[in-house]
Amino acid sequence: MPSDDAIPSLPPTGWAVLGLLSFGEELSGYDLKRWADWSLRFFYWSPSFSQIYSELRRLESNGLAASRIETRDDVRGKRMYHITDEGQRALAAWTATEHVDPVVLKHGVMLRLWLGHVSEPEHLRAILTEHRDQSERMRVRAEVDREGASVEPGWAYTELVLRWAERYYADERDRAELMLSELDETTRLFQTSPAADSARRTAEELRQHRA
Amino acid sequence: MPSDDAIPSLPPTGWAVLGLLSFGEELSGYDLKRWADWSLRFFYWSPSFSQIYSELRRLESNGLAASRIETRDDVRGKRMYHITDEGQRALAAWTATEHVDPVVLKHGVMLRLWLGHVSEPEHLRAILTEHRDQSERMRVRAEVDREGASVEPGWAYTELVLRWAERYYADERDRAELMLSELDETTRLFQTSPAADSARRTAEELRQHRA
DNA sequence: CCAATATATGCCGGTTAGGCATAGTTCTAT
DNA sequence: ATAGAACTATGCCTAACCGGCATATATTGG
Repeated sequence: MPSDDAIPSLPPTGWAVLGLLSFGEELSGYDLKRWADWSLRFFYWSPSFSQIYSELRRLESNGLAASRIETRDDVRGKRMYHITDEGQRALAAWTATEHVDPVVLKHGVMLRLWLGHVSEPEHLRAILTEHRDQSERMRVRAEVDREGASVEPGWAYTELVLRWAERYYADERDRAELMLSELDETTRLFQTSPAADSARRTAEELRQHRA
Repeated sequence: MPSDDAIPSLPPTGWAVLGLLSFGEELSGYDLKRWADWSLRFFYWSPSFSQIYSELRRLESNGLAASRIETRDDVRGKRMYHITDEGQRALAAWTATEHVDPVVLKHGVMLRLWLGHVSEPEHLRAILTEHRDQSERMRVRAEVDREGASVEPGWAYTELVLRWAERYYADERDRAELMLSELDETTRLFQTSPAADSARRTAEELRQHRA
């Protein structure tokens, strides 16, 4: 099908996969997943294998990507994808649309903290400590990958975004640390609440029950 | 079915909805959505209406929540849900489990920036500016809601988490501002790349084409 | 040389979001 | 006073999406 001016309708993940291809290399589905874990993951989750493979099939059926089967020796082949001219155009058109969908944040750690009224304070502390350390590990990974990206001026925007990610995880780490310092005071305050008893009791009962 | 010690298997959203009920009030599905927009949203997306209603049905079928139909005047009724003792126990047991699922972040703004090599620099600047302002608006809302939560010591953990959210959106705003200051340098650097031409050309062509 | 790990792809079931439909209710502005 | 807008309240359907599982072959290290 020839290029028409309308931007094809794709889910965000579809654009992300096409974006991965837009750097110009010919990649297999497996390569794309690793690529995604390398860069995309720090700010846009990382699509699952199954998602990547099905998006690739859709991109190809829309003419935004094309593939060829690379056979080495004899039988075993892998499918290598590359972006088409139409794909480049579509991607540019998509990025030029004004609408940017809102940031999705699902923060399991904060969900647990928010349910502090049914938890043990020590457990909250443990979760937060773990999250702080995890954030620092992510920061370091972003830093390493950013340094990797800085060798090539064609990756200037990747480098920019990874610098952002480095700060993101540093901030995340610092907020966890700060929250740790506020936790005791919160627990104390909560226990002055008359309603605290019942919830507290339930958690206590559970512990007895499981022991 | 009677309480067994095993924690029932629920998706995170199910626990979040049960968590909303765990504050002790009797609420309709609609109330829950508003409640979620008021607190949950700042750190854990906000489940859609359909999701909330179907989770409520599941919670009830699992015995973790119960409902009664409130009729006013005559016919029109709404279903009011409350948490059961078993629900309280299950929630406490769930929060006490080690595993916390990883933070999900899907940052559409950074996705666009990452694709800077197919975009117009002015457009990137516009997106980023908008995001900075949006973050500040979210910060203010979190601040307002935190102040609302501070009146009741039973909401101490909600207040704690909303304080975190306030900082989160302030940090988000500041990172956007910082990135704005780095954008020109990145664009300049990118244009020194020999590969920049082709991508740039594609975007240019598109603009001509649409004009 | 065998085991472990990596490459490579796909299916399936369950979770989730978002749009749409519906219907009664309360508020608001002319 | 009343039309229309906005809010309350619930549910259905489609498409998106993840994670687990299954299945190969390929490479690497002990």
